[in-house]
Amino acid sequence: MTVTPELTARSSRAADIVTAARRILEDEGVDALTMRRLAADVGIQAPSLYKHFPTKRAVEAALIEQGMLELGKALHAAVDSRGGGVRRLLEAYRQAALTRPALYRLATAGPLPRQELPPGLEEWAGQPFYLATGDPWRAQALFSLAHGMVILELDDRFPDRSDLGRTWKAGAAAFNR
Amino acid sequence: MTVTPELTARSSRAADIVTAARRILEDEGVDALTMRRLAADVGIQAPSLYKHFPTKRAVEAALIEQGMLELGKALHAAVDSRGGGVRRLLEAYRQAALTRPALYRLATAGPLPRQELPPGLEEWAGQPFYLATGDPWRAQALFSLAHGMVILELDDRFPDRSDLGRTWKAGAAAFNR
DNA sequence: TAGAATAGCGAACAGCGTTAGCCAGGAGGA
DNA sequence: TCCTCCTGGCTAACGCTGTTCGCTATTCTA
Repeated sequence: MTVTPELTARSSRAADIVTAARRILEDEGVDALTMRRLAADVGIQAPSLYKHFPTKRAVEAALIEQGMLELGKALHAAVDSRGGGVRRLLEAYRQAALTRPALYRLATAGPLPRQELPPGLEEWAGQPFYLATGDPWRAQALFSLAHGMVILELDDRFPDRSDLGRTWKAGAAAFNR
Repeated sequence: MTVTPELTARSSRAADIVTAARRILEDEGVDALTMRRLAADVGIQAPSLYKHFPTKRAVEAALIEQGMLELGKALHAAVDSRGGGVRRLLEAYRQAALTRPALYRLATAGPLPRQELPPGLEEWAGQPFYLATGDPWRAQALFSLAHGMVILELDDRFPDRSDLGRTWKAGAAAFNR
């Protein structure tokens, strides 16, 4: 049993930057998150951001860390509240992702900057899938299903947006032994 | 039973551009596909591309069309060659995606420019999932599983890259009634 | 043969991430 | 008290991106 990871400690200025970045990301989407815009929200000039973060990617890594931590907490809560429950786990996954779509996409789409993330965070966030299936390969497959459904929903790839609840139910049913 | 869609007809110059774009995309990845680079490969200047395509997105839409058509063909072939076969379908999906990773990602990640795509193409490409499951919701869930596994594999999100075959088997097993 | 459409071109614009060089203020030590 | 060094700002600028503008040469049509 791994212990809940903690957020990386940062100087107050750096913390301000991450907070502002998150607000921009969630309120206006990933395209709005530019270094100049971020700097303006903090009240400085863009080049000054580089006194606190080496690259834009490093700022994003801080956001990814937040996203994975929060998603992981939601999943652990769903599974801890009395074992198994594939259905429960999927519901928690979907809800956590859809309430912060831009953050979810940033944290799960594209390659991970693993070096800039706290070690163990990724594994800890994925653990609930193992707890719900009891098998590492079924766990990975279930995670794939969850991510696939969420990302396709976020990207509006399903023909009828109306009945996605039934799609999720069908997915959960497939993984109920 | 829908009929196989055909590629949108284009002027020879436009076809040259799409061909060059595809070569750049597959050989050097999505970041290498810039309008200046594309123009250079065709032997013209970047602004001249806009005599043939209104935006870069339109060039990408032409590539997406190719990607969906080829993926669809592979899936239909896997299902037609004697019914059902969730396992067969997933294997065909994985292989088609991994042999053209950049094209697959372009065609399936992010929102679709549906207006610039031939009507019916998307539905036709997804049909094999219905043929393999016999149920629209199970079909969508199975598609989600396939896409999730592929995109996570492409993005190197799984801890152990070694045994992904077992993950795919576990996924197929879950959907074998 | 005149006119229009086509498809090239170079110059330029705004926005992006990022680098370089400069400078004010504060902290620590002699 | 003075000197030095570090921190965190600043402006200017670079190279890149997609894209627009205005011009021109060729080709097709009436």
